[in-house]
Amino acid sequence: MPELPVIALSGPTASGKSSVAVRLARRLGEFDIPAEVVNADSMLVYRGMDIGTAKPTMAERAGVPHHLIDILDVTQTANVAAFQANARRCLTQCRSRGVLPILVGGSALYVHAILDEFDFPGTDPAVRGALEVELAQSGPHILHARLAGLAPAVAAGIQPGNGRRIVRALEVITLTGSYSAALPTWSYALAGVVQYGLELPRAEMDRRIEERVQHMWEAGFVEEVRGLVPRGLRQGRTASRALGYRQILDQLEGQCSEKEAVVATVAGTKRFARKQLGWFRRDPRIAWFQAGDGAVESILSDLRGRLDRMEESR
RNA sequence: GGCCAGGUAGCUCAGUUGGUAGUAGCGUUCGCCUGAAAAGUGAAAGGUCGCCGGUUCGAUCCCGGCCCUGGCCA
Repeated sequence: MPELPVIALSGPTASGKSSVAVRLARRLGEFDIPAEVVNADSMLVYRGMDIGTAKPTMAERAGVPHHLIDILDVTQTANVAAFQANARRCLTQCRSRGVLPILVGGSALYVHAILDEFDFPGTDPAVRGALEVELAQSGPHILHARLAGLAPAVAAGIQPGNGRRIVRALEVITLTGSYSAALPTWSYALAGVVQYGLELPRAEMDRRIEERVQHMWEAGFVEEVRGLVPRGLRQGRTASRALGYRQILDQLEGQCSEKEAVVATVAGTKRFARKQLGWFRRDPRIAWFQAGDGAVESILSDLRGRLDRMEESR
């Protein structure tokens, strides 16, 4: 059986990834290449977080199976290592069933970890917990100084104010004796990966974000969050930090007005989109296409060219 | 129309007892990122200090006039 490729579709939030992915899958189906969507988004994994994550509805999925959506409760902490394993398993299973997987997501670290050689040293809740207590009590600089004593080169590569990275580095050193502060280079861990990206002008991107956030509120975003509070949203370490959810939780606590929550969500989402872009643009393997109605056909024709070349070289 | 307060970075504001201003917050741009990543974190750029005149070696700061904004009074 010829090996099926894995398509990875990236792009900033509100670039229309989900919609392009579904339409691409359906077009591939017309060529007798069954395709399914595999989520690589850190927030679509949460059950009940629908409006604020712009999770594609059943209607929008249009019969195309979607994987790794709604797999966690809001109280559960998401993490890259587990997601990496999950997603790789899912991709493998799709291909062994003769299905072409389309990995869609805006969480750049997740995509990178899934596609590339990327190993995560282990973790230990006790070690981690103790370090986090210390961070909260003493601040990052004290811990950074200790790190500098243990591993000067590692400390030099981490900013003294970055408590999160310092804690993780100390944890890994405690567990394994060493730590590498540099991200791995681009090197696929899987065969047949083809990466596409959706881009659009900044002004257009900002406009779409404003519109989208407005629609979320009109669709009952506040009610969704209110309903998730009794299910433990506030206790969820990752889920409670999601864009919009965090701001609405503040609003429900009386820390800001509804209008301020909207404004903060728009601002946060714009910042997020810029960070995503920065990350994806650095990946030289992504073929970029203009977001919009033409994207599906452009990607499709590019993909057919690649598949033909794969056939010939076989 | 009178009185008061204000006009300083894209926005919100510090400040300068007269020597061309702030490690400011947010925004923007660029960067870092290994078990929270929609998270965390660093750097840079950016100002004819409302306009016109006066005093002064020198004015964003003092004086006069004007324009604009907000409030109070008529």
